[in-house]
Amino acid sequence: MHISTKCSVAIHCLIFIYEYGESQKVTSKLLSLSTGTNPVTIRNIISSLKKDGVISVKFGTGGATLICPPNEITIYRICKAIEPDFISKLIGVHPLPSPLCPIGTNIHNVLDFSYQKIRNDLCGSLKNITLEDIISDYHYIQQKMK
Amino acid sequence: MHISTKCSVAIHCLIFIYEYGESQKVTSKLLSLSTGTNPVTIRNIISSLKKDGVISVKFGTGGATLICPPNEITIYRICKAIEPDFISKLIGVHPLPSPLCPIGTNIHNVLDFSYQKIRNDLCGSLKNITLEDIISDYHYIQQKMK
DNA sequence: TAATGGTGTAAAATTTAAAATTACAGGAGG
DNA sequence: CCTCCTGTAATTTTAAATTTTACACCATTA
Repeated sequence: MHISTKCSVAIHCLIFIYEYGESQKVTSKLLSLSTGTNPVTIRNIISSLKKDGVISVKFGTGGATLICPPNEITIYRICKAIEPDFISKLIGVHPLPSPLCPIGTNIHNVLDFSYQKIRNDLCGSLKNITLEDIISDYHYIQQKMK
Repeated sequence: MHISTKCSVAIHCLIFIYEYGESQKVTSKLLSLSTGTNPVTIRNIISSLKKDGVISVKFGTGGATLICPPNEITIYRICKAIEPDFISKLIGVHPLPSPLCPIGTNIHNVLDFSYQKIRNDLCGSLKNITLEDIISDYHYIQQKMK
């Protein structure tokens, strides 16, 4: 498993909503076209972000808007919203070591020491980057393209 | 994708080889039983570690031994040996954003800024932990179990 | 007030990736 | 020369992720 491409789709959507959410109705169909991802997948992602208080979706008529300042939206938060236990899925351990072997018996506990460190580091790393940073990268690149 | 369970299998094997490689013939069958993983998968992992100079396997008759000090074997090195581009696979981006949308056009470049940071952090984190650390965790746990 | 365009989910089908299995050639040592 | 082991390739199986299909429900508007 990897940090699901759902995460990059979510970021894509959030940039889109940030840029266009005020001026036009950003629907799952529109986001689906922009990201190249199925509308249902988009709706699931949007739904998770909504539950997390990052965006709001107009009832009935549709359209998403940001309701949280971009500097409070970290990549960690996005991943967590979409897939609550992404971090434990990210670094997996073989499931069936032999209970008859002293190493097999203990390998899970042994690896937990190190893997927990790695997971913590990674969380820190993901918390260090916000949507604000990414939007600013986007504007920078857009500028350069002109 | 995630950090493959192959990595944890590899660590398991290396601990096993460290502990028993001198006193008995550690074959892929034995490792297969201890890890609960198919012998061919084990042989592939062992083969990668061999190419990386971490272990050596007796020709014809079989049996693996460590040929590298455990403090020089980082988790990063193990992952890299087993799957050379694991790091780029770990954090993926949706493959087909629309080229007709300014965000779709640039999303890959935009995310590269942030994702590269995350990848570098993760590599650092994985380089910080060596087989020596893990073996010492193993001995610690083994002691406690008595 | 019925038609339109949108959301939210569930369930099923498809696709893709990971792992296991099967198969076999080739070396070392008894 | 028989047995045990490695190294790899090819195939099959399994499991996970995505997409597709389906449909109930809400607002707006013609």
